[in-house]
Amino acid sequence: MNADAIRGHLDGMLLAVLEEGPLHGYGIIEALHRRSGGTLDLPTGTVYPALRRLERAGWIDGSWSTVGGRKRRTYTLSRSGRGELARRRSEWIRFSGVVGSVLGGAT
Amino acid sequence: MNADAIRGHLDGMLLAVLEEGPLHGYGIIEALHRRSGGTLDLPTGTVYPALRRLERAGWIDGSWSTVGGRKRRTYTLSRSGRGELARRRSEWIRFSGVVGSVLGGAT
DNA sequence: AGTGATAAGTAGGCTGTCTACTCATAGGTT
DNA sequence: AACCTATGAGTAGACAGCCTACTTATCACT
Repeated sequence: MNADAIRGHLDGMLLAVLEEGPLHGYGIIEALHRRSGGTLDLPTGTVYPALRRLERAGWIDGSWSTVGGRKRRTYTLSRSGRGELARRRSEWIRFSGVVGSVLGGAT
Repeated sequence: MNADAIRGHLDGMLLAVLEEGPLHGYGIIEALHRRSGGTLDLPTGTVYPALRRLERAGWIDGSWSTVGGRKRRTYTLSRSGRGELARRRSEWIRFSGVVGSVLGGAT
């Protein structure tokens, strides 16, 4: 999975994972790995800054906690985050339709 | 259509357009516009450097000609370009499947 | 002379993802 | 005791593709 390909599509995926419930960064990386059938194995250097970006945008809320002696930052999808997720989903439909039709063969 | 979303997926679309036959840069931009139902309206500053990149990679061959007093650079899909296009197509299937399944709801 | 379409290109900026690293705790092995 | 792995979060800097804004050129039409 190429880095350029993912670009611009990660945010939506992060929001989608958080739609199922609050989760911390490390858990989100694992969830992405699981949900993608093992294809997505994103480095922390990609995901953590992305989560901070989403937080700054107000789409997710983060809070610190300590579990098993380790500090976690758990993120929750905000109301505006839900709106953003819906927007990203419709954008994806549009985008994938366009690329599919131009590329041919694929959906 | 966001710039980040397109990133990494343009090359494949360019190769796909050239699969139908040789075409010059300006014509390729129009073909993309037409094939995408008017959605893709890529600036020359994006497409021309991309075509040069594909040419350097050996996936397309370019040659100058003059039509109606105007100079054109017409590109042809090379043999290795066909292979690359096939690779891009299967990558797209994979990628869109992963994003779709993570994003949920879509495709 | 001016405008718009056709045709190609370059320079520089922006930004998201990546690599490579630091810091920290817990548990298990040697 | 020393080491390794997993868990957990983060930063700095590099890379690269797409963008905006610009230049150059020809032709047709007003």
